[in-house]
Amino acid sequence: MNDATTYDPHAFEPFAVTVDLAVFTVREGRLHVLLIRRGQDPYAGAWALPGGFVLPRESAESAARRELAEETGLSRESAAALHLEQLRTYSEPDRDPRMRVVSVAYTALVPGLPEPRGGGDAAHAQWMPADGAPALAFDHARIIADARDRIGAKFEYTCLATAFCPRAFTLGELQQVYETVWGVELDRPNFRRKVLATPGFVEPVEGAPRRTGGRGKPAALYRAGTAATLHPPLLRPQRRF
Amino acid sequence: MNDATTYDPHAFEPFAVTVDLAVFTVREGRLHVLLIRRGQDPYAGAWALPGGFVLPRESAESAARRELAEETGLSRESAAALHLEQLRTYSEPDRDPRMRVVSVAYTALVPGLPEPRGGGDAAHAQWMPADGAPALAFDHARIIADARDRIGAKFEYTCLATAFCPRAFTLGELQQVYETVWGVELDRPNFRRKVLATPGFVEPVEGAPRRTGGRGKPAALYRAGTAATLHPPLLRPQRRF
DNA sequence: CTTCTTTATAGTCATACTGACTATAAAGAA
DNA sequence: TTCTTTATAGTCAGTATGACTATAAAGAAG
Repeated sequence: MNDATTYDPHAFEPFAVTVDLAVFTVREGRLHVLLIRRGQDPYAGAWALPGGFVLPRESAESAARRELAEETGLSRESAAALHLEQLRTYSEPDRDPRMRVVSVAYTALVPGLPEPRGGGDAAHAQWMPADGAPALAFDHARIIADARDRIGAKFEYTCLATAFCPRAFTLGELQQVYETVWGVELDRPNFRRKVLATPGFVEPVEGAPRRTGGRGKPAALYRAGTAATLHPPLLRPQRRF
Repeated sequence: MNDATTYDPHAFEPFAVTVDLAVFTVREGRLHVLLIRRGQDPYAGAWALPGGFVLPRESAESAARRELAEETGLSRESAAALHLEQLRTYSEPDRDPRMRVVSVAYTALVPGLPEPRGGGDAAHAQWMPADGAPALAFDHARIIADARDRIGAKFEYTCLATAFCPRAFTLGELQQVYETVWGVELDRPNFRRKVLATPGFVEPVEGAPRRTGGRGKPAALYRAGTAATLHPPLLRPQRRF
């Protein structure tokens, strides 16, 4: 950046800067990602991550929130409250066949299923299973893979998993979130012991326990606690070899 | 990115895309960061991170390696071999007073002291203590702070600390790297036990032990092992409260 | 050439944490 | 009722960790 004064902003083919959003939810024990169907070339008809251009007076994070609201029909307030995390920036020269596009990718985790009602821009926002996903436009498959890696790693030492849960949830639901993201089964009593022993991870909610739709003993309800990190961490079972 | 075909690349004031490099080393028990002195406005005379513009046909990571070689006199081979990690991207609209600049920040850790011999571009590359550092240009103080947080966190669950050490090192030196980055003192026997018990963290080097410059019993030499991550992690001592 | 100081390295021991279980409770379903 | 399912309590052994103690091997001080 030191020689910027010698640089004429109009001299080169300019860079475009975009944001891409990898928004995840857990539905029916499977990880889903929010995708839109592209209307235009390139990759017309293909599925892609929501996203768009960063405007001249806007930060990448603001752009991410704006695009998310526009493309999924989320209210501005919801979009502003959402836990958004910058993932990384993708800058390979040919990642977009039309022009030089550098994209800042963000990740968000949302609870349950606020069924996206695509407003205007892309009325085709839809949750798709993150595993059996179709071919994606650009390098978006790579972005999703990177996001999943990051989320799985963060689950070990942060309270992030509660972002996938509704306001009040059972420990069984929280465990299912972990199992879905990590793709492993966890021992129920041990998971429970660990979560409850970690100060600030969850807090009990007063009021009647709820049933999980029917079967089994009703479970107690909890809400997310105030802690952000887990100490000591909740490590994935090691793949021994 | 879905509506890119409706976007005229020349219609707006274009974005410039730069890289900034936070390169760290440990010297005399203190964390140092590589800085250059700016020759031009804005912030003429101020210290700043090395970095520069991403060229039209180059990825951000390539740009980072190229700028590092240019501004520090590192050979291309050394720059190519360096452990570079993307930190995050800074995109606040007014972070550069001249124009819209989006910067992708990278972090690198280097061993010992390959005293930077600034070649051409910025002959003023210099190691500065990361703590008592002077005021920095742009948002570079923020970048350094973010990089330090990231490095400290990664030390807990990766073998990254060996990147600060020369090819062969003693466990005492490795421990000092941890202590410097974390800013805490560690118990020597416990540190040793943990490092040696973690498979792939370090490997013994045959040949004579070396003295650490004089005092004390000569220490055995080790080199970095093949593992990338630590299982279980090596956690910082908890600040109990 | 002792004695001191420094650093490396080998242990010990109690506690914390984890993985693998067993047992019991409370619901709906058969 | 009995079966199945889920929640929750508890046990027990193995591992990891924090706080130490002890010994070895160097240079420095006298």
